[in-house]
Amino acid sequence: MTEADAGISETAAQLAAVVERLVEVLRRLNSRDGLSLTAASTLRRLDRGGARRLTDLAAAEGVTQPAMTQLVSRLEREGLVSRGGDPADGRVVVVRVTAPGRALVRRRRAARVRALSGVLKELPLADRVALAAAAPALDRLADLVAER
Amino acid sequence: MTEADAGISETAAQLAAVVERLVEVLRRLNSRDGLSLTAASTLRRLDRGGARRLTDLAAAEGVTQPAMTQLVSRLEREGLVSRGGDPADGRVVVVRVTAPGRALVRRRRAARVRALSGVLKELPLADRVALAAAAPALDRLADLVAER
DNA sequence: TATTGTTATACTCTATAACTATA
DNA sequence: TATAGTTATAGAGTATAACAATA
Repeated sequence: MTEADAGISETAAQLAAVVERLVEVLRRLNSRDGLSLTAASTLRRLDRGGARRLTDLAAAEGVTQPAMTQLVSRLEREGLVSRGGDPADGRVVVVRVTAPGRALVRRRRAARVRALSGVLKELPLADRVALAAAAPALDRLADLVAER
Repeated sequence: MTEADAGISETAAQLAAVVERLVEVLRRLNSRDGLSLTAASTLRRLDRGGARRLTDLAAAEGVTQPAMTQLVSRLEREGLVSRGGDPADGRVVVVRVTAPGRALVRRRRAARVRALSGVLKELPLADRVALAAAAPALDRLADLVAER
């Protein structure tokens, strides 16, 4: 085993433990704010990418078509998205985020950044520097995991 | 606004976006392996800390007592934990992880480390260095968030 | 009376299978 | 026949309220 391999295994073990903790923490923060992970992700996707067909949404979020039908129904009932038809194809349902939906996405994002800012302030400067330096690497890590 | 404050806000925004992506990725990896976040966390806790009373488990995992009763029943049905009594207090239920439960915890941990190692290998060295350097900071970040 | 745990009930979220409507 | 979406049904996972048993 080379030096580089040893470094990778150690880093992997450290990161796995850290990710485990972060997920546990996030599970609890998330459970109390009324929007499931998939619901929040779907709203963000519609906000970022515009209107989408229900089938496309289901595929993009990695859930089945019936699950997306139900999720869209719940979001519609809460006024966060709207259903529309496609004039060119009578079978299609086009989903759009509403103004209140967009507002919710923005509110949640701002709240997350605010909460994270508050926590970062309590960390030593060296930690904040390390985190800032690692953010792009974490993003590329997410790219690679998402590819699989 | 000082330089340091600006750095915190930027880092917070970057990290919030990264965390959002990581959670989305983890949601999908998790949904296909048959054990909920709470179930996995409960097994790990029992593996790490030994037998616990049902009420303690519920508090530690941040769920209600009835929810933990159900979770323990499901885990018991699958042979991953066992229920026992406390001779000193007839009301108490003591939960223990079984040998198959421990084996599952180890298998899942090894699989996570293996998967993460595979991904890290594809990242440039500079990214791996940045991630290794940030791991302790992420752990302290988790400490602070967990406190709240 | 207080604590420990379970049962009853309801809602979200997910899946698969069966169905309807359109192409 | 194939595709888009819904409905039917079932199970995990969560909560609150009501209950039983023990301290």
